[in-house]
Amino acid sequence: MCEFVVISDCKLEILIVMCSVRTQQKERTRRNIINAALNQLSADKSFASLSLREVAREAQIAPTSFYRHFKDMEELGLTLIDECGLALRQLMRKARKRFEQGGSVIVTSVDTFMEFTEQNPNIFRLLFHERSGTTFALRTAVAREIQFFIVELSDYLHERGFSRDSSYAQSEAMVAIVFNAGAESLDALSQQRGLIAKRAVTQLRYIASGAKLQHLG
Amino acid sequence: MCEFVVISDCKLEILIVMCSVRTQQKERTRRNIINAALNQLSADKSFASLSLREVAREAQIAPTSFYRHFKDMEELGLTLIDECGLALRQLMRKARKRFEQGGSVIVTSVDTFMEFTEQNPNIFRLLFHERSGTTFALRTAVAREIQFFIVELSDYLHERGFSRDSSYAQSEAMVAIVFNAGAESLDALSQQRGLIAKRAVTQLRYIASGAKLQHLG
DNA sequence: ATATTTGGCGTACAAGTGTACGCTAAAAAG
DNA sequence: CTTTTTAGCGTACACTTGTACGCCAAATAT
Repeated sequence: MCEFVVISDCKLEILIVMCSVRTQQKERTRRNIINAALNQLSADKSFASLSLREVAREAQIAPTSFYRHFKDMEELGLTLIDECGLALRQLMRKARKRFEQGGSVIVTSVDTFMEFTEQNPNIFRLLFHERSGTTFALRTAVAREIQFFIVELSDYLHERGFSRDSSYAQSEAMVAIVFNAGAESLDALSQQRGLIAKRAVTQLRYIASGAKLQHLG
Repeated sequence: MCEFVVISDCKLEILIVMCSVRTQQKERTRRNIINAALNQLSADKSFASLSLREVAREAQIAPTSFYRHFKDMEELGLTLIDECGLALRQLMRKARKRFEQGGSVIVTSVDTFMEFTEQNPNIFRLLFHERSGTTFALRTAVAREIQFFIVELSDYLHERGFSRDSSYAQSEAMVAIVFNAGAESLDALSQQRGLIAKRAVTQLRYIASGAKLQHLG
């Protein structure tokens, strides 16, 4: 067992632990499991319909070895949601950079988001589906990820003079609409996607100008 | 086998068919199956996680008898969605009557909808969850039910001077927000439900006044 | 050098699944 | 009355699932 001998050696110790053959290998098959799970998600296969054995099979380990990494499928699910949430947040940071160098905030954000759902449909599906899933822990985890968006946007609006309540109401509505558009585009033909995005922009503009009218005169 | 002897006897014939002992009994167990399925839906059990055998057990029939009524679980699912959609549409007709005799359209609609989700959480869950489910046919069926709402509301707005595009964008956004609020309230404490409804009203007002500002001057 | 920890495997089991097949009794048709 | 139709049942089968248990070999600790 590894243990920390001296506090000042902390970083070194961690480094050693990370590089140890065992930990490295363990991390690798952990990733295999995660990737196997993500890989099996599709329009016809939700996380709830994955089985431990299927995942293990694709990860090239024995079913029972799964337990060396996750307590059960729920724990794997939480991990997946964390990862997907992170990916989504990174994306929105990218959007922020994009529109800070000019262009419409709304258009840029919608486009960025729609690009994401188009390129990572299964990740988006996971979040969207488990939001109304049958496992409380997963629902909560997804809600938390979405909350990140709402709060971030809400802060942005608050800085621009809206009250906290109004900022939150606007943000929540906007996020709901963007997610709705994303979901809609999943089953849509690629020709219709542009239309969906355009409509989402219109809808966000309604909210923005409606809120402005009511709260900033 | 029943058959129609003369065209003019059509209605009578149908009446006879409906009252025949067999058809009556068949209809009864069909309802048992449907009710059994609805009964098993809960926060922890989605339609996708129901099994044919479980449903049959609760409906008090042998597993194989299920096939006398539905080709498979998917067909049962479609039936459930039809029923739930119908219930929801009836509800909104009630809302219409309510606000035609005075009161805010938005507040009345939101309140009616939130009442519904509170009193029939499982019906709402079914629609909401299968909207992003793994069965294309079910997703489509739910989308169609939601479309009813959007189109109805859209017509209402079109009559009031908005262009077709603007009406549709507004309606879609409003429905998305109301559904979002409904979903949010499912896991919320009953104390928070009022707040959620109030926020939804605010959000709908933003859309309404934003659209008005941009399209009606 | 010796002892311990641990990631991974194979076996085994009980429980559940969908559904094919053939039978029966009662209702409907002739 | 006789024949046909059919809702429902019981049996049976081939799968799949989660997971308990014990073993092994290699990495790590002592």
